Amino acid sequence: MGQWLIKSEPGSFSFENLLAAKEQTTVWDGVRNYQARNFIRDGMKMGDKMLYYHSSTAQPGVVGVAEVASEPYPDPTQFDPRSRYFDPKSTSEQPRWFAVDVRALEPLPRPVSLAELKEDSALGGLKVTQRGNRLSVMPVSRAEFRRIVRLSEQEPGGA
DNA sequence: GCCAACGTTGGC
DNA sequence: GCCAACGTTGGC
Repeated sequence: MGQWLIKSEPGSFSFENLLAAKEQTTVWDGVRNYQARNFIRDGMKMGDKMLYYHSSTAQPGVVGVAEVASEPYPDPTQFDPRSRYFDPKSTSEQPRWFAVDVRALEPLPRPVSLAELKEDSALGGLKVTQRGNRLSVMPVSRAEFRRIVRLSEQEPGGA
């Protein structure tokens, strides 16, 4: 089973929005970066766990756990001329962009802030804290995933 | 709002 | 294929 971190701006679609969605599930569409596309198309499997990260907000950090709730499939918005994600170069025979369904599982006991992710020595390899990283979807290791959940079960900055 | 970092585009 | 221009991301 794989583990992932996905970013969302809470002003657009927060973890709370996902929890409130029908069956706590939404289509994770609109990814328009090739590297992130490859992670979705070639890496994601139903049941993979995801850390839900809030970006572009006053308190950036990981706020919840979700799971991949479908196999990857062509992102429908690429075929919709009215969508902001419309891609005229994409065809149903050769779709360029992929989506998965994402289901919220649980909020973390408390958010784990970006500052904490940066400070934690066990998380030095985490892509989200690396300079200039702008991927909205990235893999995390099993150990990293567990560590972040573990941090959320502890007091901030605590043992 | 600012700005650094990065991906994409398009002229050549 | 190079590279400058441009748009976007995202922390601060």
